[in-house]
Amino acid sequence: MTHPKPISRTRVTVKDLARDLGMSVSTVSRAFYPEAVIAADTRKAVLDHAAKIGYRPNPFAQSLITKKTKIAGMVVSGLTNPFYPEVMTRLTALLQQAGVNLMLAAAEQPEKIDEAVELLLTYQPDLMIVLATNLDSRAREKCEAAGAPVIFFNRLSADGLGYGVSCDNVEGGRMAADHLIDRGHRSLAYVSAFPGASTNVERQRGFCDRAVARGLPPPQIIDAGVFSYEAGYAAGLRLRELPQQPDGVLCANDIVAIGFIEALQEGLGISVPADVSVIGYDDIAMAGWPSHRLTTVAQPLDEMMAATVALARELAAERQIPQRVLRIPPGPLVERRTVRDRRVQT
Amino acid sequence: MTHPKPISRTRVTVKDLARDLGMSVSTVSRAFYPEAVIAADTRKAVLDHAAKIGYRPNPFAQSLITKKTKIAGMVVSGLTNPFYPEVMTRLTALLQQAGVNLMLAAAEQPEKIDEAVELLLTYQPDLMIVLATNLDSRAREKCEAAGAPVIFFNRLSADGLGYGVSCDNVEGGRMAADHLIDRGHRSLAYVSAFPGASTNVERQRGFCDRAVARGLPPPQIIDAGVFSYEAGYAAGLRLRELPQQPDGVLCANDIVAIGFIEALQEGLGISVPADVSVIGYDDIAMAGWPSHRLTTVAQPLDEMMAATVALARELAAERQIPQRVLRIPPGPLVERRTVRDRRVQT
DNA sequence: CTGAAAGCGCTTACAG
DNA sequence: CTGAAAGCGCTTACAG
Repeated sequence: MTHPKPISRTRVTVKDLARDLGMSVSTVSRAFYPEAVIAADTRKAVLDHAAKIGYRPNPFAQSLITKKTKIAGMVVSGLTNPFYPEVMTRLTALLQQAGVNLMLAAAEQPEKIDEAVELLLTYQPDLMIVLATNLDSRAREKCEAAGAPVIFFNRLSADGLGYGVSCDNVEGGRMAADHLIDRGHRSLAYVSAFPGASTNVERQRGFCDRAVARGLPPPQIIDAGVFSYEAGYAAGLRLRELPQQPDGVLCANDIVAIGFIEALQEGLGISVPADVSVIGYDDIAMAGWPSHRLTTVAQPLDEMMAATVALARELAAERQIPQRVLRIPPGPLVERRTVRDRRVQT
Repeated sequence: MTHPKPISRTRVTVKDLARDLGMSVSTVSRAFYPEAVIAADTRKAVLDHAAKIGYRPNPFAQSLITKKTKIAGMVVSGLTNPFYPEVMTRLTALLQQAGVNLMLAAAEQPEKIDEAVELLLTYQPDLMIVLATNLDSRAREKCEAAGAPVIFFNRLSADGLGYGVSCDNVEGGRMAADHLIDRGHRSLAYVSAFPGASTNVERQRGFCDRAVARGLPPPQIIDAGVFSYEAGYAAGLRLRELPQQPDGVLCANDIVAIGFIEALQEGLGISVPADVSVIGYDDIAMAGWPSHRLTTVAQPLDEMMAATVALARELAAERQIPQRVLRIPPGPLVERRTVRDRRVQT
């Protein structure tokens, strides 16, 4: 029945510092801003004492005045692709090192992401990072209206607006086509995932255009619908519906490829790579597991994350950004066991 | 060269509302607190107009006074277990629905998590939720000193302090032992993961104690070291080092079990379940995939998350919590294809 | 180079 | 039931 619990939330404030050091709070405050005019030894005294008594400026009070929060919003949904959890942790760690904290907006269904974003916006994030999902134009505009530019990571905005960091997926698609064609494949197919995802359409375009450019018939398309194991599996089960069985296929990403291959082997009794070669995209950890050993186009993750952090810092500092979308060349095509060399030996 | 960019961060404030409605800011403010004394129609007028002009109280200004932030810190690391990404998204979504936002503290190595937590603490979270990693006593105390009680999800605190929500892992271990013994297994083994993780030691204890209680020799232990596919795989490769080959094994969790099984089959040529039966723990999505079809003890995820949210709300409201650690009975043992019935047919 | 003052957007005693 | 005032912990013109 006795609710109130005495928690000692007695925070150390500028006043304490000022009192201890016999200075004004203005002076104390200035010590924490490198660009502020203040005597070097005064600053040192403040900083030293602050460290000693464990003082840290209250970011809420700060942002009430500066209008910057050092908060980045991270929008996620679904996460059926194991590619993202790693991105999340690493990006968070990197951004934290740069002094910006991440606040999450999550929803299981992409449709419900909007209200999560709305709630997050309340905290006036300096910017938003969108992962593994999309934000419709209205939501993006709301973010921007609230002073938070949005960065789309990996998957770009459907309407082409907002900032973006992405692998050159068209080139990645071409690499996959070349790899297959160079090894004697003559009948290609592409397993597409979410049609609204830039990653999907770009990979498809690079793959198909290159195939045609090199004299092959346009690759057949199998539509998996979304980026998930289950979707890849279901797509694999429908392989026989194709007018002609392909000998080489590129899947929209690794997790789709893994599901696709299993459906072929367990469901249809079609052997990979003996009967058909399969290439994935991302190079997630699982792709290297003995059970899969998937040949795949690697994503240049380190570069993509570094670019994102750099972009985030520019945006947070409200600098002008010359280029809205950063394209990183795809990582290497990692050869494992799911592609067979079909050239006739001479 | 022209840095300053005119962003219209013109937020709607209480003043705007007060002016529009011809009231004082005090009255306007009260409208947002259900327990405040204010005329019903006054409140309605405020709320209506607020909705119309899109006013939302500034949480920073609020928490400067109330000392509550509606922020929960979420501490993650590693994430080599696919169990956690789902927990993260769903927990975030649930908590957001309850009006609390999640701020992330992440580090790739568990050792580096401390400074991430420190930075997060700056934002005065109402509570902390620890996922997939541990917080040493010092870090936990720092959180509590900053007014943020910490909840350990799934894996409990090593020192037994802090709040916790967890499956009854001892019982889960027993269930696995019973399942194996009931089906004629006579030589058991346990593949352990991180020895500092409560999940690991509890599952091991339940499993081993039950085996002994039912008259079997104590299960042999294979130490995988951590909760990851790679660790499980490496452990599997060492099966032959055991004095006696077991016929039934429980792995610390699913991802370890999956790695373990693959090592047996691909590396050692030992068939699962023909030669040895394997049980996992968690029932992650992957456990149901055709390539694995892992028999496993399911975690009661829904209940665990609901309990966490309830606990978080109590804690955020600074109510007294009678029970520090909540134990949820384990989910059912899901039978798939990795356990064989070894009873002699009669 | 430093300090006194104003103010960010709120909430909460205190009067009335 | 409502309003004027004080204050949360800061930063930032403005004087000096």
